[in-house]
Amino acid sequence: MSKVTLKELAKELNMSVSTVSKALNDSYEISDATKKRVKEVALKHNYRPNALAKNLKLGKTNNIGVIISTIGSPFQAQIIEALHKAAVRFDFNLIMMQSQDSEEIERKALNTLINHGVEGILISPAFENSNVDLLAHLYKTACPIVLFDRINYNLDTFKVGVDNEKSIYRATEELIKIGRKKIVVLCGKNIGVTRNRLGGYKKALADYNINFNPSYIIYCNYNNSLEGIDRDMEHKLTELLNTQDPPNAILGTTDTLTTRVLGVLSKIDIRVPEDMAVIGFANTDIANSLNPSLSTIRQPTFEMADIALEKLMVLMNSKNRSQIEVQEILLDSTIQLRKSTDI
Amino acid sequence: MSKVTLKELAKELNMSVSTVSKALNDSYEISDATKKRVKEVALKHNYRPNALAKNLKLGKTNNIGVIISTIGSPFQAQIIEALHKAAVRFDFNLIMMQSQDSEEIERKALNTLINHGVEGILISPAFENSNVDLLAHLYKTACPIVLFDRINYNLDTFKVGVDNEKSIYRATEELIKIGRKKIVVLCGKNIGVTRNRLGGYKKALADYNINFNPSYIIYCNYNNSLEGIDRDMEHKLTELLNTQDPPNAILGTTDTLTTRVLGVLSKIDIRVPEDMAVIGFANTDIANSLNPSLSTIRQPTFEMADIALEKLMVLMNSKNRSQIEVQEILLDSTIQLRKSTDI
DNA sequence: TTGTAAGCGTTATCAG
DNA sequence: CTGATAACGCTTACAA
Repeated sequence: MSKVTLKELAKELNMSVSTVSKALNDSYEISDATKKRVKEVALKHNYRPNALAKNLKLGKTNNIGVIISTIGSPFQAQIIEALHKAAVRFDFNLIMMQSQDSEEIERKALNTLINHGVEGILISPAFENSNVDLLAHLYKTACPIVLFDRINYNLDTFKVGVDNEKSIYRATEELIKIGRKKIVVLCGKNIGVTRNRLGGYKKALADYNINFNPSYIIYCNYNNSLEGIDRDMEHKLTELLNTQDPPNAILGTTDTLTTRVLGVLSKIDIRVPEDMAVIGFANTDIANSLNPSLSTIRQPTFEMADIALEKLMVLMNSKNRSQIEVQEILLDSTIQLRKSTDI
Repeated sequence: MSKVTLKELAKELNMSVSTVSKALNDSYEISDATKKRVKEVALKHNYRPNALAKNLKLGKTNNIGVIISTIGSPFQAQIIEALHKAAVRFDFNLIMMQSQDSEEIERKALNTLINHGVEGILISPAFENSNVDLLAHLYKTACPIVLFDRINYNLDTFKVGVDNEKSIYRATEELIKIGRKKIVVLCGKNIGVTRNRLGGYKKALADYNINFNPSYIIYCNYNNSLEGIDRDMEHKLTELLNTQDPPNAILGTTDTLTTRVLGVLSKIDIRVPEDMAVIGFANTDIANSLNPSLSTIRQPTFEMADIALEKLMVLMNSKNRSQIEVQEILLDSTIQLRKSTDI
């Protein structure tokens, strides 16, 4: 906390607090001479206005809250980086919370944010409709909320995400075109976007007259450590490979699953792409250096963050939130084909 | 911002503001019956105390600031994740700033944090002694500061980092042991830790009676895009490979450089590890899936974050900061040998 | 051009 | 056990 206050400056200057305040804020009411004197003394004492008092007075905190599942994943870290840059541009601070995919932790995070007076919340929910009642209530009573990334959520506000159905459709199509029709899909459990992503997959299969095989959908347990996910994938993939209809392609629906599966396949001696083509959602910059280089569906993180924040600003700046027509904004992802699908 | 205030609750309850306040805070002075009534009404109106007013009154914000260069790199994202978890444990909020390795942006970030009343700052400086005067001044006048990761910095406070000299010594030793003595070191420009890391490298060479070749130290321009770094590395490596004394090993001193160089080498048709062994600092979980799998020096991000925050708390909780004996805490990294050094 | 005073929403002191 | 009042540091009518 800063030490020297307006009052103390005023005493030293033999002026009133209000004069000092106005001088520092360059009020038109104050003479240049006074302003100069005041500013010199303020500088000398390294005066810093107490943001708390100022915000209390003005009724605003300049804080916005972000809730995301984990910061430490490349995809989410990119979003946070972009959100932060955007927030700074708008002169807002970012208070960051991670839900760790838990509704309980998410609830606490929301309460913390509200208690600390954030003026808006950006959230990528723990899972589909997690804390939906609370969020709806906060939206009405506390502050505007914008959903990003995980937008399969029953709240009537701006949602900014990726057109998952389309993305996965195109990835599936890509696999089909290179002759791989037995396509396993790796899904995270409880992840709201899964449904859309699966939709695109099924649609592509249907359009190309390929039967949908439900056993090709693998739900990976996401609450464990990375090693746990690896073991889970290994177990389930091995099982599938021993059936009469072993798959010849894998589609990953999350960053983690997509990158981890390469290691798993290598461990169980499945060659990529010869035995198994692999493509998946991933935003890591080193897909290029993966073994083999990984074909990826890349989500536009920066664009997503920018738009999400911009829409939040729209809501925050409007007096009549209910009058604003909210939209669901779906961004296009880009597919980058590399060695893992090159047969 | 929340709407209903103590005053309004008091009016509805026909009590005084202070009674309501005390009741909500479970003061011993208030009867259970009153507490019950008050709490019911508060709940009904979804009363949330205004953190601003409370903090202003109590003179504390419960915010701590973190400054880091970029959030979007795996290593730094891991630190932020860990710091955040630790902060939540201590019931503090994290306000996050990124300096983007710029002294100017860092300065602004510091001012923003101070203006918003953070009670402590954790910083991994933009570069060696960036804003050192400002930081020293803030430490005296505003709030405690703890340095982490980039701790080669002239400020007398707690510093929590990795024993870089030792780490790089061991990595260099590893390369020497597999017969690779012409070792290029990839350094980031302006990165404070570089000096220590180079120290370990030179010491290992000396201990094994190998001549130090200054041209093997490559400084990569870090301000550019990833592609810029790639081009820079490609250019400088190609040059070196065409000399009479082409290198046969590479040591990366940062996450980015280490992972990117694999792509660069593949582009200029240098085989790893046959032509060039590679090892480097990297905390990404997918080193295992890299092409080839990458031998890495892993820094203990979680431990570092925990200790940094703990030390900050020590400073924050003490009335006599000058009396506390500060330490420089050096954590050990772990070396994980994989294919890129397996010859 | 400058000063006085009220008030933002709390908590704390002290009196009843 | 409850209430009136001051105070935190700042901004802003309004008064001088």
